[in-house]
Amino acid sequence: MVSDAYARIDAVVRRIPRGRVSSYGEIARLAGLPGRARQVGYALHALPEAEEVPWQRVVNAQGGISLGGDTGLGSLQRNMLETEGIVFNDRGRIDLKRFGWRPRHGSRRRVKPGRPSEQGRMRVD
DNA sequence: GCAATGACGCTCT
DNA sequence: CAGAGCGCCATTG
Repeated sequence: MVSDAYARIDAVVRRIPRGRVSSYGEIARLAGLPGRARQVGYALHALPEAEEVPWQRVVNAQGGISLGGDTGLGSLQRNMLETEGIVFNDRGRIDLKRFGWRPRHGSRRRVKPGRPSEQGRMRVD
């Protein structure tokens, strides 16, 4: 692997069960890279074809496919998702309320106690 | 090393 | 609900 971030992204994407989808931002967060959704896209783009990573289950936060049409990957992704049972709207978007993968609530967290960087951060609603 | 790019996300209009 | 604008930051030329 070229970088550790790719490995984490790869690991998270592999967790997505069949028939479910997740978003880049979600993947980034689960991978320990909050706010780096674009890097998730880059990572998947750089994935070798031989890898058995279900990259097709990763869509944007709106439940739509972001790929361009050049390589036809968009059509391929949609096709594969439909094969898995995913249903697209009339606008070509997935209802994340139904197919969005949500990790377990009590899932283990990657928060490390030795790093106060994330600690002093609170919302001031 | 700087500038442009991009499989994104959130907010405002 | 949809489109436009801005922020984000690793990768690439």
